[in-house]
Amino acid sequence: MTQTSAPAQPRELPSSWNPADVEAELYQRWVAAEYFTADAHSDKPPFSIVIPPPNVTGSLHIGHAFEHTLMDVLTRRRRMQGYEALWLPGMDHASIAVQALVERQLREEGVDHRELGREKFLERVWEWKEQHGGSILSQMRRLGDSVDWSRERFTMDSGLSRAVQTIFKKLFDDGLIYRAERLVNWSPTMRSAISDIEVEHREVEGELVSMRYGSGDAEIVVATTRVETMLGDTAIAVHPDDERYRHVVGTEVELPLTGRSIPVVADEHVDPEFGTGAVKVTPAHDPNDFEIGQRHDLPMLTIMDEQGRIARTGTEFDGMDRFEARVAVREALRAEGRIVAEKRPYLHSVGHSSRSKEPIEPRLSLQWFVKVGPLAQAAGDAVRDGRVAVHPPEMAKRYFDWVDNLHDWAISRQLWWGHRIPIWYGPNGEVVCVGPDEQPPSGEGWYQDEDVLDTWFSSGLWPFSTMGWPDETPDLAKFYPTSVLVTGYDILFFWVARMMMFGLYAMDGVPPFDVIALHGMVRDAHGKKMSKSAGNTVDPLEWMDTYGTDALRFTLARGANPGADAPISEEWVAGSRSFCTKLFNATKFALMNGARVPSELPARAELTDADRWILDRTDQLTSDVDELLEDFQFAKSTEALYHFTWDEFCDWYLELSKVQIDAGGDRAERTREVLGHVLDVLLRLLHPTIPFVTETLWTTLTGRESVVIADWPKAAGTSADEDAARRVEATQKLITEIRRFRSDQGLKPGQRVAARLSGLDALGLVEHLPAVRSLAKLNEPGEDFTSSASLEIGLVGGNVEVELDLSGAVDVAAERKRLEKDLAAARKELEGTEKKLGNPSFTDKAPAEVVEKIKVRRETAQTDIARIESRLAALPTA
RNA sequence: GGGCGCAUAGCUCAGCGGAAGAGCACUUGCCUUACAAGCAAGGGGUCGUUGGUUCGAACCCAACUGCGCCCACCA
Repeated sequence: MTQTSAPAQPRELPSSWNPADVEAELYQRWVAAEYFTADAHSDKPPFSIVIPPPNVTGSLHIGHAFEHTLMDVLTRRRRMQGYEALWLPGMDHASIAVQALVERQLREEGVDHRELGREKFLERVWEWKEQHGGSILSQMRRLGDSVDWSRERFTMDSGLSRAVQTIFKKLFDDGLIYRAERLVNWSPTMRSAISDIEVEHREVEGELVSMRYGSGDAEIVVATTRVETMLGDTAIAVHPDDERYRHVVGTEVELPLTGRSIPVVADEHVDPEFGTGAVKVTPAHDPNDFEIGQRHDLPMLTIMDEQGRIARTGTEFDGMDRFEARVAVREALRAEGRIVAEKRPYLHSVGHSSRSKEPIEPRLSLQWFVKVGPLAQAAGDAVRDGRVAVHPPEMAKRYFDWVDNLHDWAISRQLWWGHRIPIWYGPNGEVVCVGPDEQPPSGEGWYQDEDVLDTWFSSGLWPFSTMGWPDETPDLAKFYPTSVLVTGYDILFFWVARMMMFGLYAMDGVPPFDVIALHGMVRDAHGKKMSKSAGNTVDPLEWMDTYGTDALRFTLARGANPGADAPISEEWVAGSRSFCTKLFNATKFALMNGARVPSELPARAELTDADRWILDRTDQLTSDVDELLEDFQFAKSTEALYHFTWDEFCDWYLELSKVQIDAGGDRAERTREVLGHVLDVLLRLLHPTIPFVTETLWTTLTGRESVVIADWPKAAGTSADEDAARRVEATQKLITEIRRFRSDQGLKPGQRVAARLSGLDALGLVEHLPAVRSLAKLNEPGEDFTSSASLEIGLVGGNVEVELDLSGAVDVAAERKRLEKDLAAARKELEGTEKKLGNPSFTDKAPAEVVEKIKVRRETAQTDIARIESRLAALPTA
């Protein structure tokens, strides 16, 4: 048990913390040491996390940094806990956004990509991918996230396209994929169909034009916001019960400008209250009209080409852009005297493409669909019956609302970049779905479908395709279903629901994750959405350069309340850097004073109150952090670590330890061990959040290889020494009160004052006298001590009197002010407690322990008042 | 049009039935031998409004007001 008396060797730390100096080197060291590499044959428990395909269309987005930080906190902790942690990294190459970007690039070069041809175009995309995909990955690695990038998978040329083919074939064979002529959301600039969720509805100022169809008796007024679509009208619809129109149902009216006649039909869909109660029907260009058209077997006239130009109407408008035609048709109708009313501006909601931002045009076309009914049912049930937990649980409702009301999913896209639809058409109308290991039919007249699949079709396979599915790989056996999906609530519909549907379908009913942990969006300092147009976006790389990666990670983790948005600002990142610096300096101090990590903690009997208190607090912190992280409460666990480190460890224990170390001998040795132990635990707890600074400090403190592979701390679970805690808290209050008095009296913080303290005995605080003297800058009373001021501090169980030799006049006014403030507070407290206790229904009905607590508070208030009043009375009058 | 969420200190947010909290910002004094990216002390809130439930409400309920967000095929 005897410790060597030789002073511990101070180990080397840089003189100050400069993250930029060490981050890259540390990260390379971790990768080289293969700390992040999962070994699928080990017998450690699996922990797998689904990492979203990064958006390669830009640089590292703050949202990605956020998500990666949270995932990495979870993963690093699990790894320290002895799990075999696996991330599923990869790049999804089937992105509409990439196609759009390259198209734009080509346009800027004056090249129409359609003329370039498919092959050349794809070459350009690959080129682009290689440049930008690589740069975003290297940017992501700067976050220090513990991803095994050697498992990175690409979708276009490796396992994933087999996966896509496999699932497509399976769905096709099960009759869950069908081809149909339907009205789809069409993007004229992209010349492609887009899915419902890629449509954003926005209020716009349009026009509502009422016009007269027919002539004479058969005259009907209809209204529209899209006049040009009248060229494609094939009917007028009225409500079957509408008396006004009963006589015209079944007749035909003349459609202006076209020379065609169209029937009047009766349909329940029409709202007789709206407008004139008559509706023009354009089945090929409006979803409602499409349904009316189907019900009444109306012709479906497509009057626009794929770029949104009027076409094949045989009118003068052919070739005009849809917006141009809107005006031209309106004016032509006006010339015929058919415009009866115009409302402008007319505010209404119009669907816009979320990618290309222009108004979408409903367009009739032949597309492939997934019949989502049974898939969505299963996806909903998996959450409903608890096999998959949504966190926070409130968010589950949002998921159900969507999954339970899903339309069939249009999956074909008229783009070149993406997974081709594995369908071949034969010369005699054959339609063949080709599976992954099958040869596509060849020969005269056979050709593959030109379309590619929706991005989310392949992304939906992520949780298992990245593990090698459809092959039966060891990864799949071990890591599926994944432990947790960490993602934003904004992507619940796009991605999460798709992964659920496909996971359940492809993996024999086993859902793809155990937990869906949802986070919010990163907002700016005022809670506003970040957007390029608002100009409030931030560059995480810039912040990492200025403040360090740890500072960014800490800030992001600290803002992450489950499911809630996380505001972030540069100031807060600066604050996090301060925290890292503080931690660095605290460790530097400890090392300078010979802190070391003991193989075993000293016996409790050999420890001071302060030692026991900080050890108990450390234990409590450990279990708090554990509990919070299990619950994805990143903000709270980070906050707990912050306050422990700064307010308890640095502000109190380090200061108290100085006194103990000054005492020398065994006391000093024990203190060094406690310091070492607490720091060891604290650095390990902080490591998942701030890996770089903790690695630097921990390896220096312990001399061991890396905190990445250190054990996650376990709470000892021994009951805390409450008496020690009480005495430490009393000491803290004593010191704070003396400091307050000194501050009010205008004493310089560094000025030492002779003082005599009495009353410590009765409270068992004698042991703490040196600490009080040190922290409150009080000297021993000398022989010439004259008490010129005194204060009495009320503590639990008694008072302590402090007499000070100020060798000068006391600022009576300041002291009076201070005491009066305290008195007012105590009186208010007394009033409140007496009021409560005077209420019989309170004393009768409230729980006994609550009543007891109030009684104690009343007594404390009473003694405080008495004490302060006598103090005030004793003050010399001014 | 439907649904959901939020209103607490100047700002951003915790707290969600028994003494109003944090960070930043603010005031004052300090370059005290780990740290000025710091230390010490301090000021600041009828917890959106109005009712209700309760011995007790920031917290539960209702209505209202003001903001967000998501979904939606009303010409």
